[in-house]
Amino acid sequence: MTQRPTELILTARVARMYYLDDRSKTEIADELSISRFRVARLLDSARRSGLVRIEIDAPGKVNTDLSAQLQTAFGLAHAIVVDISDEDPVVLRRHLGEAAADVLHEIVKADDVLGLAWARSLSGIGAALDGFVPCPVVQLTGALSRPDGSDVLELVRRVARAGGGPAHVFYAPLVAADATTARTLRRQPDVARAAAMLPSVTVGVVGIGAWQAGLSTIFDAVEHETQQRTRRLGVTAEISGVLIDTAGKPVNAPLSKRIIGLTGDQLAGMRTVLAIAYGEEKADAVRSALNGGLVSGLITHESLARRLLFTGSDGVRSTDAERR
Amino acid sequence: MTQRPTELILTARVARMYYLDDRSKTEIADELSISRFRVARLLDSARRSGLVRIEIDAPGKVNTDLSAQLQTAFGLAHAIVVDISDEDPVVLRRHLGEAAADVLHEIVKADDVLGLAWARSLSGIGAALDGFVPCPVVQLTGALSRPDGSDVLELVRRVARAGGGPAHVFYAPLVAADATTARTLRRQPDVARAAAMLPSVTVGVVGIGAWQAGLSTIFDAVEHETQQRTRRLGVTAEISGVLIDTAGKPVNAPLSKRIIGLTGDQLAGMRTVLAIAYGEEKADAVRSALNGGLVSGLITHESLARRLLFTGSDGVRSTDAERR
DNA sequence: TACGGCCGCGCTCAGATGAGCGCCTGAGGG
DNA sequence: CCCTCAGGCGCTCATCTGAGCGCGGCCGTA
Repeated sequence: MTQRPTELILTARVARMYYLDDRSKTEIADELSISRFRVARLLDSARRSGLVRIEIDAPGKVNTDLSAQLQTAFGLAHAIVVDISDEDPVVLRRHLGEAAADVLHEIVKADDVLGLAWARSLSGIGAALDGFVPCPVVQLTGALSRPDGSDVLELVRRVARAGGGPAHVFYAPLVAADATTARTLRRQPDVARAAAMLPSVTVGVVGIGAWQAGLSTIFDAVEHETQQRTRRLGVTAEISGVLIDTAGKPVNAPLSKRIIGLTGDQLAGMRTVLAIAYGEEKADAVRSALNGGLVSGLITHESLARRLLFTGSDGVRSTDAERR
Repeated sequence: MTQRPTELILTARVARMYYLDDRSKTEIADELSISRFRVARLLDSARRSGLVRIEIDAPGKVNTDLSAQLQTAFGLAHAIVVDISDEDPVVLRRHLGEAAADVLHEIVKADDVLGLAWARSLSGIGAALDGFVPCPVVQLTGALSRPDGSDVLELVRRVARAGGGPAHVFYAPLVAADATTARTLRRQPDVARAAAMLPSVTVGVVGIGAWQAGLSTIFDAVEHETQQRTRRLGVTAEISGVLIDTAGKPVNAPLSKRIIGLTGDQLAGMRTVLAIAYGEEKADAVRSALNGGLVSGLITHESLARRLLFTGSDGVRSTDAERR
């Protein structure tokens, strides 16, 4: 190539005409008085020699490559990997929330019924939802009092207000002291009304927790004894209160009866379930949830995405090579 | 686009499949269960939005863009613009020489007859000519003694030796004292033999000079009186001793009779005439030479190329915009 | 000198592609 | 409530493009 400057220049010229000016090979061939086959071969060599470099790069904060890989690997309808370091959880949650809002904006239509479960990352969702469609918004789980004061009721109301649709909220905790209390709570009119909406929810937004301390709102909310007993039943993760095993299948544990919120069946009935998950430590839990098929979309960050893609379920790092 | 992350990811995915994996649009459409028209539209938007960036860049020392533009603008068969600063003339000449060698390597076949005129830039040509074809090499012009000691005879011999073909050299100066002396010199057997070869030369390498002090070997070699008289005849440049006017047409000046070398007709008879030119000040001279049609290829450097392309013949800078 | 292999070239033809068109749907305004 | 308009979608058909093939020139070998 270095030894054939005239050919090099011709190749570059052809490449410019083809790639930058969008001319057809036939046209280029006619203009340069060479055969279209030669044009094709010159373009081939231009690609092979690196004369033509093609880069695909999203300018924004989404890692499109990892997103697409997640989508393929787990058969997801939606997968968003935000290109943000996980060092600052506040910033991370805000970006995850914005990404979720963008996805909702894109996929929720006026005839949908949107269900929201509690997830801290969703607290930032409101801002990005200007001009949202006026669809009903339903609270999927009971509330948990949090030090920062924001709660799922506020979230549901905020989203509903953004679109102008009705908000269906209820006042009940996520986990009741025992099954009897839970039953009583479920009979409250507001809780019953919201529960009646659940089967008609078409799009749900949920969080994923691992069955470990600090990685699950539910886990942290129950007594040590219950934590252990539930784990012995095979529970390794939970999807907004729906306890699941490593295969991602719902587990009917005694604890389930104490939880005020959606059931596995209701989750399965939704057209779209968007899960928001962050924290590398949750990798196995997230993998379980994805494999179980209850979740059709994932919104997460780079390091967790890489763990999901490049580490086997045994926790051993497999090929970390990027595609190709 | 920022508001449609799922679409963005799909677009990026499609772009990767199309541009990086070389899959057909139909194939991508089938795999992603979308129509091929959607694939086409996604690719369009990827191009328009800048998600896909295509760069064409020669890794070497040749500016392919300017080269191609020169080729188009002046209808040249060959145009090489070396991407070297013109600050150091020694480095510049070496690179021009190498580029010329590369071009010769590419275009000279065994049944060609190669003619070389004196040009300092050609002194570096020998090194790059390993494995040259064994074709005859003919000296086109008389010699000029130069302080650095290299001369056209040595050049011709070196190139001939590189290919293993015969060298046709002669001992005579480029400019004789008067027409009579020149006639006598031309009758020397070696000069006559070389001259007899001239009509069969198929590829010639020449230099271009401007009819000004310091910009032409011939100009500097003759008396002031002759310089002026020749200029008054319309001569503004010379192609290895062939005096031309601004239109690039040969001028029959008295001085022509004193020059031992090729004639305009002989130049016109060559299939390919490669001119080597450097120095921005020669821009007008080079433009004349190119417009005259005697030269079919140009080997030069960036700044001169830009002057040729982006400055009108009146010397006024016109649009300096790069293409597109 | 004759021969076989190699390489670059351009042909054929089936499959891929682009331009233009009409349909449908959804948003906005009377 | 209906009407209109814009935008997204996929169809058709003419054109473009890719894969494979055979030809002819070049080179090394016998």
